[in-house]
Amino acid sequence: MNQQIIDLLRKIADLLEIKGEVIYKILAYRKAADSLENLGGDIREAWRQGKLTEVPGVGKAIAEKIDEWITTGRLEFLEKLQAEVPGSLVELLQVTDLGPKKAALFWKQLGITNLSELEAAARAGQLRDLPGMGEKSESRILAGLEALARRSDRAPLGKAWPFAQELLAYLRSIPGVQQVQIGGSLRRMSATVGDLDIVAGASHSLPVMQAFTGHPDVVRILGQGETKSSVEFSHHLSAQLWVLPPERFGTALQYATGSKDHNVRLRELALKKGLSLSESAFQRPDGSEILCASEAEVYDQLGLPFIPPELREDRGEVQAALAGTLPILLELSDIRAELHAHTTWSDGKLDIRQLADAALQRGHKALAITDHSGSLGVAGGLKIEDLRAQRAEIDAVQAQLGDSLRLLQGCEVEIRADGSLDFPDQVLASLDIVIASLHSSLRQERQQVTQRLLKAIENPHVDIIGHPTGRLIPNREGADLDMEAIFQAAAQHQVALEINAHPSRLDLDDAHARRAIQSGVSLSINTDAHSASDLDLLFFGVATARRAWSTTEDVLNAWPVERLLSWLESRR
DNA sequence: GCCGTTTTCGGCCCGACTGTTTTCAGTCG
Repeated sequence: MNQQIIDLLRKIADLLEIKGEVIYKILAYRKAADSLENLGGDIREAWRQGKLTEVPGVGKAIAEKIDEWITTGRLEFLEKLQAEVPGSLVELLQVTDLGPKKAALFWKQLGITNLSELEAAARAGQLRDLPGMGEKSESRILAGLEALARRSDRAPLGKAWPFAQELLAYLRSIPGVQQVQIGGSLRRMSATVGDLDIVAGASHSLPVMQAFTGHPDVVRILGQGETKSSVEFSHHLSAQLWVLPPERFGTALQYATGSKDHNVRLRELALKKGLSLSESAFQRPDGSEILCASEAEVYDQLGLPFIPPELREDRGEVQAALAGTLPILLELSDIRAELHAHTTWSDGKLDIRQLADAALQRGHKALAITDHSGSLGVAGGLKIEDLRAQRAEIDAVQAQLGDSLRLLQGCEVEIRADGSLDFPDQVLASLDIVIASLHSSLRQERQQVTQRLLKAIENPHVDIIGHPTGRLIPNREGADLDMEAIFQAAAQHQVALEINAHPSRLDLDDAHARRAIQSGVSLSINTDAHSASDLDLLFFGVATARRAWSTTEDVLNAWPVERLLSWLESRR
């Protein structure tokens, strides 16, 4: 439902833009869509309470349209608009170098309304003779169409991150490069990344640009200039590089990190101080410049404390910075326990001792062994009778480890299709910690799947709900859950919700995690490790929690271990 | 279409790159 409304507003914006409507009306629809997306809550719920106009960027007109659409399933405004501008024209905007003006041109001059008609016209050489077009523009559009056809959408964080590290090392090795930093959505640690934005500080840009566009994995140079170049790599990731003099590195990095909306906020703030802010400098009305070599100087100039990149989504961080109420964000080093990990007792690769050693190496003070319960056959789930033998092994390893690491016997118990749990209550009661998770029947109706999860939350033996929505990036959307109901129940029963740190899950996502915190729910950031190296994925989970404005207080396994253990004991 | 510590009307962020142009329009981030 949320996504449908957001898509609806974006479609209106696109069509208005092709129609040639004043840009600010278009921006208003996009801003409202962004704002609703960042809400993290249920739009229908806000609508039911008559609070739509309290959402920033949603005023009377857009609220009425949302109301009409929810109430009737239709929107007269959009229908009228589509009578003027074919709805399928928005497809064209996905093509690189093709914006609303050209889409309108192709439609009005050649009657093109969709991608296949566009491709036919481009191949027939019909585009080059249009005003403002030429042979190069035509072939760029063809290239854009081909790129679209093989596009793998946004790259998951887990794929973009390691490649970016390699690229940074490559750029650092270029003579004359004084600083290099990743920016963009990757620095903000968004779950998926469109392309890589990189900023380098160097006195002479040309050699850096040549090295960048000459990288061995580059298959296509999309643009090349003195301060900015962009390329496409063989594995379909694109990257752009800004090169500025080191004394301008701060403004450039701030700019390239975004988000766009965050940058707009900063520029508004700069204007109020009589300054104009760009990627190269602050500028006074008389034209003189204020240079910033570091990003901290940019924020300082605006009278703001440094805002961590993960917060820069225009979700209230600038207002909070002005008010001095930015949260002290959780750090990776704050996590003291791994509470979700698998061993050879189910589908893990390591035995209990090996996993314990791996956890110790990473500085953990506690480790929960949480193998799958029996009904998850594919994962070799434990039978009830296995639990006693597993407990004996855990006790033996604990004796070897002494006080260095506290082991907990737990399990990841399956929430069955009817909402009952895989193990009976007296078995769950014998365990130190219980995670309940959905793995199957994720396609159930909203009402049914929500009830399933609520039933698990209400079970007094359940401590944590694992990867609550079951989403898999990029292929599977999560279950259609009433998240607000989940948050309320979790808060009431003091059940923690997991941020599963695996980059293909990141579940809860950032927006949901923030709503959870606001609802008084505790989080648990877990890697769901099946091997030693999986334990290092914690980093991505912490980043997601930081995007949710999470402090150590919000996260169970960032508490001192004694507090965590007594919390668990108090629930047994 | 939205919004208010210069405003309830008149604003709404800034610059680089490219291609088609004889100074600029379109697109992108």
